[in-house]
Amino acid sequence: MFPGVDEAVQALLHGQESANRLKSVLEHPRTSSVPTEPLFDTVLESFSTALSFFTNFTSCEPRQYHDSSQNMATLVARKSPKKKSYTKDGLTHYRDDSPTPLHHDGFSWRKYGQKKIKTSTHQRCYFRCAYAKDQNCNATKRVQQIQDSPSVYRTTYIGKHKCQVTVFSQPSEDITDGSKMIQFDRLDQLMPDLVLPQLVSVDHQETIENEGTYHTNTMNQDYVNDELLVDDEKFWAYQFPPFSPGNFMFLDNISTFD
DNA sequence: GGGATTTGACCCAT
DNA sequence: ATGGGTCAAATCCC
Repeated sequence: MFPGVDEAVQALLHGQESANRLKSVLEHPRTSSVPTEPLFDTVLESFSTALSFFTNFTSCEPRQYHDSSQNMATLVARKSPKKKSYTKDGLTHYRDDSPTPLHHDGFSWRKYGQKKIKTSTHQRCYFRCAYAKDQNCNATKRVQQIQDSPSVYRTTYIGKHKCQVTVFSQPSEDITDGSKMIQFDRLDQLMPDLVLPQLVSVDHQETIENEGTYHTNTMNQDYVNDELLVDDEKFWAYQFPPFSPGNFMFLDNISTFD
């Protein structure tokens, strides 16, 4: 065992509890008034918390959640680290660190370059939306391995998808109580303005590249310039919902994406 | 044969 | 001058 195993187990148990509550809510959507979004967030945060204990131990990095006496419910309910940022040209940025490259993030990408980066021993790969030319979609992403053993791949999403919806079969019975059921691997088609990385990461970060002085720590989520970050919980809750391709989720009001 | 990937060259910002 | 990002010809693969 390792230091923090109790906290990791507690986080997983908390996540399991939230997942069970979420299951109940989804099984009785008509009778339950409990919002699903906080439950999704709690489940995700629980995984992130648990993973942080594992990764912090294996990498001998300073502990991300060093206060082991902190109430876990408070811990998982803390403010999400996922935030939106802007580059100088106004494009949105989102950075995601994952133990594996995010190849299947719900979008179709075309690799257009690969380059050795001075500050890294690994090459950086450049991708753009597969529909960049067809539909003038300017979304791009970069993938680079930033750490060995355990391997960590950093995926940076830049810009927003403009690619248009093709076909999404939606039987009328899927619409209940004003909600719409959407399939996540078609979410980009319903809401082309979104960027949807797969949330399997051990850490989520963002960049403030137009400030030049931003400082982040991969494992510690150490935000020196935190006050510079745009805080938009609602935006990120919708921009990066907890999903995997093929899963479904109810959205109370899809028009809020506009 | 057509689409996807690779890779050296080129462009541009610093 | 240098490094990062993109282009586009060459190559690969189905």
